[in-house]
Amino acid sequence: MKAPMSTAKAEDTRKRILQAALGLFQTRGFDDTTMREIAQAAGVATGAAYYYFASKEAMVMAFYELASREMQPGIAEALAERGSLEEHLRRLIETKLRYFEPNRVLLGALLRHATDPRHPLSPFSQETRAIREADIEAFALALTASETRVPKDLAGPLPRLLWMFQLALIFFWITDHSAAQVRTHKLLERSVRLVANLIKLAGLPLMRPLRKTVLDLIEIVETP
Amino acid sequence: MKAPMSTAKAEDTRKRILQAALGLFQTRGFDDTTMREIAQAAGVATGAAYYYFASKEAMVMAFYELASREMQPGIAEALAERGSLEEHLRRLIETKLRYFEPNRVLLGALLRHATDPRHPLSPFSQETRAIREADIEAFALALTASETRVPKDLAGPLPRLLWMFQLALIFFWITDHSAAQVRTHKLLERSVRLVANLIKLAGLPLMRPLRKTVLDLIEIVETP
DNA sequence: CTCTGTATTTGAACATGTTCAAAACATCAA
DNA sequence: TTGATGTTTTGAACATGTTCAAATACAGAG
Repeated sequence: MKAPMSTAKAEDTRKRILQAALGLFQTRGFDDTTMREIAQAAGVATGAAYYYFASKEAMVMAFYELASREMQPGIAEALAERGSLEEHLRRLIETKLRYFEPNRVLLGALLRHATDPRHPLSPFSQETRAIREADIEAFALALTASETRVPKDLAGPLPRLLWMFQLALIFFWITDHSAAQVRTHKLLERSVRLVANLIKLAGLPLMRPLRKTVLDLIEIVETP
Repeated sequence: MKAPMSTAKAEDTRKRILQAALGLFQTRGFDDTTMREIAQAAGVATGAAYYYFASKEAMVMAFYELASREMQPGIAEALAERGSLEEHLRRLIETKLRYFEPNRVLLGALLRHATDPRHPLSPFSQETRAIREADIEAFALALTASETRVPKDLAGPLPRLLWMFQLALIFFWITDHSAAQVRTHKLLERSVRLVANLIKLAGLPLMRPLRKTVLDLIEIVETP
């Protein structure tokens, strides 16, 4: 039931509701914010929220979509400079974390359903496909921008693999309670270096059997 | 609010409630089963369920604990025979899947909160620690039983790593809609072989730098 | 047996995400 | 302006997980 937002006024109402929701989520947390509070803060009736958003969680999704769109220029910029794959990956992921930073904890509410690909809000769902593919494209760009030599057979799945690597990092980040999430940033730095090195290694003739094995596994996982 | 179950009658009531719940979960699914239905099926008032179980999900947890205890002999048996690490791992994980099979989908309800280590039902939570450690112990046993040569520095974290590998497989299994979950079994077979081979490779002198790097990452992740 | 305190059980009340029928509003053709 | 038609808004009603004060059952002391 995506809202049609034909008129400017409707669009405005939608924005007001979303803004009220995000504000409350940030100050009181996702779970402790009620739909009635959101509606009241936006100056509308409870039901209005459901005219524009399918559910409470869909509001977090709307935030995610918004943020994803907004950070596109930042990402393009991060990938524009020359540099190694390691640098590109680190800049790409750091850019994302920076954008999400004010709503770090909130993201956890979204990723609750990560493990169920049937759930509309799962990062693996049909519904989030468009945004996911755009995301993966950024990693493909990081590869070409850094002029990394990638074995032919690995080139196809690699962007998606990097995206999943990033997703894992984001998971860690969300529940990282260290000050300023230093643990995540340390992990990011080291793991990105490892990943970049592994990709280089993967091209060695010696590595061919291992690479084939891994690709075999990937195919099992990705073939529906 | 763990129930004290001092008397045999209370114990019986608890059992009846749990049985009613699991029966309904299996036929109607977790989400479509209401607490009122469960209470009614158990011949008890709605509130009684909460006297014995902290929440609806805690019932799934109770099932998990029960199953874990019941499968101990089966696991011991699977690890008793001689065999390679690959064989031991495969048997160990297959044994678990077999035990969980009738409630495969139900497990999904438990693992919903996997990504939040603060949630009591997360496999990483304080509350599930005892059962998790016992689980990990089984993998330590698989290593010793197969007389696998493991580098000193890897020996400590390895059982936990294998446990996480298994957890990932279980996740895949839960949402595997292929007939009889053939995809999971294929994946299990191949990935276990890969893992066993990687452990062998990890001991080579050539691999020392890579191993150190990985151990470094693990330490960042595991140090709270 | 009766009394007393504890364990168990009850069912109504509560909180909150969600649905829905009706009302209010907007647009535009005649 | 008026009526028709579609869009937006309302607020009560609903479903369901959970809490809680009160009622009941029960074990053991005297």
